[in-house]
Formats: sequence, structure tokens, C-alpha cells
Amino acid sequence: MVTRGEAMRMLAELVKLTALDEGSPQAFKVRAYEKALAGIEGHPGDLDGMTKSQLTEIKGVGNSTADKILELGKTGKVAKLESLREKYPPPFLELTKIPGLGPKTLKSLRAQLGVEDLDGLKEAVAQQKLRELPGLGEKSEEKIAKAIERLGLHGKDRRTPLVEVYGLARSLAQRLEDVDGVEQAEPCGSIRRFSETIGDIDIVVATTNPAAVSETVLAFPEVSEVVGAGDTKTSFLTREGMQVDVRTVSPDQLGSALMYFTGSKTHNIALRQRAIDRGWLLSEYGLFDGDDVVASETEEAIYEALEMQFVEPPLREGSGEVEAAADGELPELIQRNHIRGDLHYHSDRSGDGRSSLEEMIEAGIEAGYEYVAFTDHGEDLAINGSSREEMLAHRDRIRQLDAAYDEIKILFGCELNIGPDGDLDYDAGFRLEFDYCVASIHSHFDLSVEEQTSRILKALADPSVNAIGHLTGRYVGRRPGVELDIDAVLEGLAVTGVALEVNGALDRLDATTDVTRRALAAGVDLVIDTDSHHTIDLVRMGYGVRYAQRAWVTPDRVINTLPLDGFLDWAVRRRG
DNA sequence: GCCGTTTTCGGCCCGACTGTTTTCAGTCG
Repeated sequence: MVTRGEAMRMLAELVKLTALDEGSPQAFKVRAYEKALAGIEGHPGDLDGMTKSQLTEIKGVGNSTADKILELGKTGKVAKLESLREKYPPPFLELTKIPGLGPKTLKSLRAQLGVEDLDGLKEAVAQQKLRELPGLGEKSEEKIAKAIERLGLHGKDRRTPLVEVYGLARSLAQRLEDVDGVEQAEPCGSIRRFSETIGDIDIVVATTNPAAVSETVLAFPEVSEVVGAGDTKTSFLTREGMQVDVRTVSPDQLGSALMYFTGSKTHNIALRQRAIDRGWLLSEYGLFDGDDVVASETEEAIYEALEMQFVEPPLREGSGEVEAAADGELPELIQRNHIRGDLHYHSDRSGDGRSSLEEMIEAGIEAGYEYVAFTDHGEDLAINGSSREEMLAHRDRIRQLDAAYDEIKILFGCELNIGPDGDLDYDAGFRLEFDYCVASIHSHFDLSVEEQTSRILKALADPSVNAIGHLTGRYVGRRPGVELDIDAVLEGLAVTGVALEVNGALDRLDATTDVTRRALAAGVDLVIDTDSHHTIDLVRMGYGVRYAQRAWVTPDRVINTLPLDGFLDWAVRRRG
């Protein structure tokens, strides 16, 4: 028994430990493990029961990695990994989190000074022994001393939830666009790929006046400490310890710079390989044939020159998109303009709702929707929910408003609460009064896998339920989701025709990319929603769509891309 | 460790910045 997740964790640990062992994160063996990791990530099915020859068909997985996966399945361990773990015990690994300390320096610290852990390093620093090592000096010693002090605040492994940095990144970029000579400023990196957690903020600035950009950056009130400042790159730390890198390029190099700084690393390496195959060179400054520029101004031009389809940023994870784009086989991805309605939508009928029905309807029209379903909380969610009487009065108002607005269809829905046993609000008859229901969990996060799975399965079997909202109830970086037998849940969804929600709230982003990808493979319908509680939350539809793109979601699999009639047919099908 | 219409062996992405250096190594992305 070996799951994809287990194989990926094994490889991720091998990447880390082998980089130390080889003395370089660029060592070929390390890169081979990285490629295998990306290959497995992009492989939709589970690994269970796969033979060696089937495993080696996965991109990047060769003989040796296949053996390790089989070994892991058979014995629960991998000998190679065990011996590396012994060689690099956890206290020593802690040291790799210190910015500025790479494998070479660590090796030398251990061999020359006997440093085995953080305390040993602190002592060596206190005794000013580091400056005696070859390649290190007084400044390096001071830098490391400083890095130790703030370890934990922003170690190299620290990832911050997207929700905590998205606004800051946009705001910094907007302020840079106001600087003289700046044509465009874009947050790139994992933010642009819409990864749910972020290492640091990368901003690419197309400008004719890089000095003015650097000057502006250094004067930002967010700057707590300047990490580096060169001709083209300015880096600083915020008080929260988030690193921000601002790179300037000339406007005619914007495309190659965006591409380069958006990554991912694996995607970039694959693209550069394609350039090399054609006798060219690809860098952040452009695609070059000797001294001649083949393309550099737009990303589209570069992909075209490399004879590939354009790859949307959320797809650029090195999990098969380069090959697919080269073969012209990228799917038609879901886009924001495919979405015709929002089906998880609160008004101030909910205790935690902040905007009125009218305000939410106007906002929906503004967003270009053909329909919305108000899904205020049911009675089981004590403070935020509504009694039957309140719901019926609410329905009357919704029907009146629906009659009053020609440009949008307004549906009477409910967000049902899934209780610990899978029970739902009201009674079966009352629940069928709603035009549409999304059922979600809001409490009891600590039940066993079996209990969580069966409560979801029971809820989705109810004929009033059209979709399961925020499947795991996670808050990115704050609260882990409930543990579920995902395969069993997906099978239940596929059999009943209940949709799986991709919730666009940045702190939820639930279902996750991995679950969504598996849902597609299992034939499950999807719905992309905002879970809006205020008119300002409607921007989440764009987030939900971009997050869904990471799972290669196509519009034909998303029920709220259907025109109103088609959607209503889909919704009533369940109710018979 | 992986991979192959120039290869089953010999390759494997590219550049900025810093600190240590008189031409480069280490780290980072």
C-alpha cells in the first residue's frame, strides 16, 4: 500500500537530504528526484498496485525511484532514506533553515568545527570561529548570527498562506506602477501561479528607469530590513518576515521576465531545455539565437517560438503541462468569463452575512451573472442560521425580488449544515422546498476518518443536496481539514451526481487541487463558488477559477458554466 | 538518478548578488 502522497513525501525528503549529501541542490541526483516528484504529482491515479514497469512510465521515474516506491509499499521504509536520515539527524537539518547557510557551508561547519545543531552553531559564532573557515569572513559570521536570531520568523522553509500576502503583493505592484518610467508591475512567482502558500513575493517591473523603482522600493513603509540592492534587483523583509524581491527589466523584455519569475522552477527548466534543443538560449532577458532576439516582449511570443501552446500560470508546475503544450493537447481551461452564476451566496439573512439581498443582487448583476442562488445558513447553525418561519419569509422576499429583476434569475437556496452524524437542517420535506442546496461541515473537525467519511456520504445521499461545500473545512495555514477517505467520497459524488465545490475564498481554497484533479478523473461534477458574505467577496470567483485551473479543470465539468435552463435541469434532476 | 530521431554513455538551465576574492564560490531563485 503506497499512496501518491506517501511517495511524494518520500521523494521530497530525498531531495532535501540528497542536496545536503551531494553538497549542492543542483546536483543531478537531486534534480532527478525533483523531476520524479513532479512526475508523480502530475500523475492523476493512485500508485497502489502498480508494477515496476508501470511506475517507470511516469515521467521522471526510472528504475531506482520505482524500486524505492515499491520498497516503501512493501516495507513501509526505504533503506536509502533511512541511511540519509541517520547521517543528517533532525537537529542538524534545522540548520538548513537558516538563510545564507547552504550545503557547502554546512558541510564545512560540521567537518571543521564539529557543529551538529543550533546550539553548536551559536557557540561557534560566539567564539568567532566561523570567520576562520575558508570562504567565510567577518561579514558572513555577522550575517549568520543575525539569521539565527530571527530564525523561525522567516526561515527558508517558511510558507505563508496566499490569503495573507495577496493583498500586499497587489498593493506594492500598484504603487510601483505609479513610478516614473514604469509601464507595468506584476506579482509573479507562486502568487501568479495561485499556489495556496507563498515563499516570498516576487514583483517584476517593466521600466525605463530602474533607479527610480529601486529608490521607491527602499522607501516603502513596509521595509523592515534591506536584504540586497543591486542594479536590477531590490530585496527587503517586511516586519512579518516576508521577503519581497523586486526585479526591473526593460519593457521589451517583460514577457521573458514574467515567464522566468513566474516559474515554477521545474517549468522553467523544461522550457530552457526546449530552447537548447533548438540551439537557442532562454533567460529572463529573452529567447536568443546567438545575439539575435527570437522573442522576449510577451510570454505568448516565447511559447509560440518554442512551438507550444500558451500555458496559463496556474498550470506551470512541471506536472506534464510542457509536454501537453508541445503536443497541442492542453485542455481548454475554465476561465472567469465561462461562469454564469454563483451558487454559494449569503445575504444578511445569515448571522455572518453583511450585505442585503438587494446589494448582493446588484453586485451579481454587476459581475455579469445570469443567476445566483442565495444559500443562507440553515437552522442548525445556531447564531448564523434561520428558523423555518424566517426562511419562508426570506423565500417570499426572494420570489418578489426575482420578479422585480429581469436581468438575473434569483434562486432560493440554503447552505445546509452537515452534523456530526451526517444529519441536515430542518426535515426532508422542508429541505425540498429550496431550489438549490449546498451542504457543508462547520464543526466537529476531530472525528475519525471513518466518521467524517460516513457523515459526508450520508449528507450527499439526501435528495435535497446539490453540492458539497468546502469539503474539508480547512483554513489554509490555520486549521487542517478533516481527514476523509477521498476515494469513497468521490465515488459517492459520482454516483449521486452531487457536485464538489471549489470554494474561492483565499483562506479556504477547498476542495484542494489534488482532490479536484481526482474528482475530474472520477467523473464528479464541479461548482466554483465565492461563499460571499459581502459584496466585496465577489472577487473570489476569479480566485476560485484560477485555483481550479491548477487542477486542469475544463468548463464542461463546471455546472455553473451552464446557461440558466441547463443549470435548472441539472439541479432538479436530483429532486426527481 | 534519468534519459535518448544527433546518444544505452555522457550529458543534465541560467543569472544576480554577496563576500571573499585578485577571478571566483556559495547561495538563492
